[in-house]
Amino acid sequence: MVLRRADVVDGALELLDAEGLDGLTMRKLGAALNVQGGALYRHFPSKEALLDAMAERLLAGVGAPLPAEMPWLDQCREMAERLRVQLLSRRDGARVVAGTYVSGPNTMTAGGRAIELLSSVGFPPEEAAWITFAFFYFVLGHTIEEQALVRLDPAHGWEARLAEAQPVPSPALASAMLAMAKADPAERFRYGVRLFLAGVERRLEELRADGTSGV
Amino acid sequence: MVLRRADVVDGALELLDAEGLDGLTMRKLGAALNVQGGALYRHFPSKEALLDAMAERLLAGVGAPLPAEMPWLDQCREMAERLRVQLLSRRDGARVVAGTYVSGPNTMTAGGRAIELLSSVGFPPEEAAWITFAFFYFVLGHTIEEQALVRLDPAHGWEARLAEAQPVPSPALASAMLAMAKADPAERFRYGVRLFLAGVERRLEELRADGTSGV
DNA sequence: ACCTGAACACCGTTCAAGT
DNA sequence: ACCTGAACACCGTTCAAGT
Repeated sequence: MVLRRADVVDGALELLDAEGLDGLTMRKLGAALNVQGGALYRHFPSKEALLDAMAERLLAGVGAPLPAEMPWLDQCREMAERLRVQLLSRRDGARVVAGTYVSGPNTMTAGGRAIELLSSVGFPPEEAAWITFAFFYFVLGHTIEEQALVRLDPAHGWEARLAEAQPVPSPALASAMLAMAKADPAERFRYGVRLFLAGVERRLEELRADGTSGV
Repeated sequence: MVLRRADVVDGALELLDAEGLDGLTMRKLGAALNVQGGALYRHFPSKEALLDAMAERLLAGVGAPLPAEMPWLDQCREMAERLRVQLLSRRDGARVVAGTYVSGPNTMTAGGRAIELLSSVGFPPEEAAWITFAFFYFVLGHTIEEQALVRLDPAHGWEARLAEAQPVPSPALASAMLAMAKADPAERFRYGVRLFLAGVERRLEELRADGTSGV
């Protein structure tokens, strides 16, 4: 029973769920696949390359075609939702993706889909790319924090840290941050997406106003 | 010449510049401070605690008072600028901060300042906190990528990865991503900030429209 | 109180040798 | 071609013992 590249990635994602990113080691992964740690270097030149492949796998489906009849802002929301779901699908998934860059087909397809979508409604391709990446940063940052908060001792989580804070925060600040810690992360995410897309919409109106006289 | 907590943080930030986050080890830091690696555990309970203190130090000044006569949107921009500058002030600074949570006075002051600013123009405190964090995620994601790109071989950087991409990206996508890689990161950052703040502004108008009849 | 020296339990990675 | 076994050069962390 030979070990294929894809089997290694499968096993690594399983182990990621079990141990977290910090506990994911080549030796443990080898053991999970009934192989010595060093044997994995027949399939990947380094642990980093394996993590890249894991990140690629995590982004599967994010760039899948969107319903053409859907309004473009909803299509943007849908892509954001998909990306978040995929990043959260594995423990520390967001951190895994954050450590890698461009490369694989899933990543390219997803990025391409977003740039294409924004271009189709009137953004110059370059600006579409800027928007796509800015948006990606928000989603990544949000999901990294989401996954970090899950691992904090729920009782001794954010409330305790706030209580220990120096200087003592104002009551208004304290209650704002507490409310934030208690809020549903999915709702907070959707709020951020809405905010960002409102800015995108406004920018498009601006572009169209400039364009009507110029073109 | 005793070693103080602050001296360890100073040395760690120096070493961070020299070695990067991955090269920052307790043994090397000890050597830089003319001490055994293990001795550092008299000052910090763990490497993680040291990294937290480094993150705290990096955020110094971000929450400093803003000119009262400055329009609030410019104050928001100014805080974003400050945060970016601080994160970029040390090699891998953004990644250091991304690995930590709340806690210290600089962090609290900065967060408090932003929430206070947004509250003062009419956002409910809780919503102000949501906006602050969403914005923080974008800045962090952007600066992490900025610092990662600096370290990529400039010649074999993004262009080469794009050329190797599977499936081959459309010419439009390829040129969009190439233009993006060549663009001034500071300009791209300001663009993202503007986009986000346009959304914030629109949301505030919405709130005020609701409020006039309700209150 | 602060540091040394040495150890413990790990890492990622390499490589001759096996099958 | 793929894997084993063992090694190399490291890690973070602990702790008796020194000063």
